[in-house]
Amino acid sequence: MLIADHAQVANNLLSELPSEEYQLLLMHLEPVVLTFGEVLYHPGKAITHVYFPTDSLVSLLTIAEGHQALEVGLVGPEGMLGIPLALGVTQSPVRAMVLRSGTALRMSSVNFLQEFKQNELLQRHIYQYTYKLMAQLTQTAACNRFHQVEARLARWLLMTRDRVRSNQFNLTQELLGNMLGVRRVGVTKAAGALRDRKLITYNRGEISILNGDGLEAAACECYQIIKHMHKLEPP
Amino acid sequence: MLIADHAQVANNLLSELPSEEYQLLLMHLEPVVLTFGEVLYHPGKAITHVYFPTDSLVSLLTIAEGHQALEVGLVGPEGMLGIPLALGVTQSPVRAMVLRSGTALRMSSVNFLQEFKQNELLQRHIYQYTYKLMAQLTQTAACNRFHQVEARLARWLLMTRDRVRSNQFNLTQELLGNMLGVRRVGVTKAAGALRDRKLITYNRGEISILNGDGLEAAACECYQIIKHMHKLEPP
DNA sequence: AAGACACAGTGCGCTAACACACATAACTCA
DNA sequence: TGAGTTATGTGTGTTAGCGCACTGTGTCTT
Repeated sequence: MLIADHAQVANNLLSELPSEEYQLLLMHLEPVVLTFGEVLYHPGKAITHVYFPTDSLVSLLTIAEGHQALEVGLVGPEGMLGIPLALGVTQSPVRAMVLRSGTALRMSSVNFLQEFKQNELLQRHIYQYTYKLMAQLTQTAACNRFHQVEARLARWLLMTRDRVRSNQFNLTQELLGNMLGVRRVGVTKAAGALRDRKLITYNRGEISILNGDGLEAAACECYQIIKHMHKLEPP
Repeated sequence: MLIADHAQVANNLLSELPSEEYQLLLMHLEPVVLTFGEVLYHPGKAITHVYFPTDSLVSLLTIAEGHQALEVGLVGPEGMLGIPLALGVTQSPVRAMVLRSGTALRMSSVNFLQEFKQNELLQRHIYQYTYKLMAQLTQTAACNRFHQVEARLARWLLMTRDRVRSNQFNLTQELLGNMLGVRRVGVTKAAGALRDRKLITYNRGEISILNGDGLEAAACECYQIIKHMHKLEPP
């Protein structure tokens, strides 16, 4: 029964822990609902809580001088928010914004630091996730530099699908432009091309993937690379 | 006398340690000369040693599918190479290439892991540097996406100057193109513009900064942002 | 039913950077 | 001294994405 509960956690970082360890953590974990558009962290500001998404999706964004945003990372049930705490820093370098409403487990920074210090297994998992996040950052950097909007959009849709575990989700082209670091019109054009090829369909912010394989073919190889990385063998 | 020695280490991560701790580490640290062009890490391959540059400079590069490279980080005496080990991963996600010949202190991965596990202060420093490196990654990502070649080139030259602590260094435009993720010709044009404005001068791979202030004005604000970050207060 | 609003589509001129190709210029070494 | 190599400069045409401005078209509100 404990195990059943445990399986329902649906956050990988937590569900990989042995049941007893998880039970201990649970005392400080609080289930919360994250709603679309909510900003969990502001760049340069203190991190008050860490979050373990269970079925929500959060975007990590840098904001360039103007007010053009660019996504550098995407965090769903495979990860967590608040990595800087594990590195001994209390402020966030990025904006963290909720892209898809859903649930998460959260813990205050104070409690997290205390648990983290004592729980070696948790440390192992989180540090390894930190590595993956860094690798994702570098891959995204190259992708944003070299690949065309259409391929990046395809990659992004696939990554989102994998994390929300659904072929359908809500997002306006305006928002997508912020993720990809292009104008809304650029998204309109790229999305139109994908739609013409019957790979996706969309309507007023509701996007559906019609042909996942086709979309993979349209995406840059960054998609596969990031996907593989998340299957990294523990050392 | 120990303190004098200690000050000469000239790698910040090490020199910030108390003398006794440093002496302990020194037993496993081996001074090496890194020569220009040397590749310390290959993407996906095992990390055999960690390096603490003292007066050398190393570039972290991702390689996109074609064979276009892109720099995501720059490591000099303010940092170290081999961060993945601190995160429990033994392979490097990037290529690490020596940009400026010089000295470094190195340690085998095995020894490093052993020392690292026991030395809490070292952990603190290294994790904090990891944070800075992540922040640098995200900043670079946005910079590479939004800013023009000329501004990026100026930023790059300034960052290099700060790390090699000299206004003069060697690098061909071909190499610079790899750092910035543009063609060699793009560098020629941007560098020509900076030269016309008497901010720099160069000749067959030998670059000199003539007017640092002017160059700062020509650079994007990313330069200041990354510079500030490295003065981050310990938590 | 009428307006207000949010989302998506289109058109036009512009520019940074690209691809490709060729031209110097300097340095190296036989 | 001359041939090969490395580093840099130039030139032409192309293109992806930009800025800006305007047009549908559903949806929500009152």
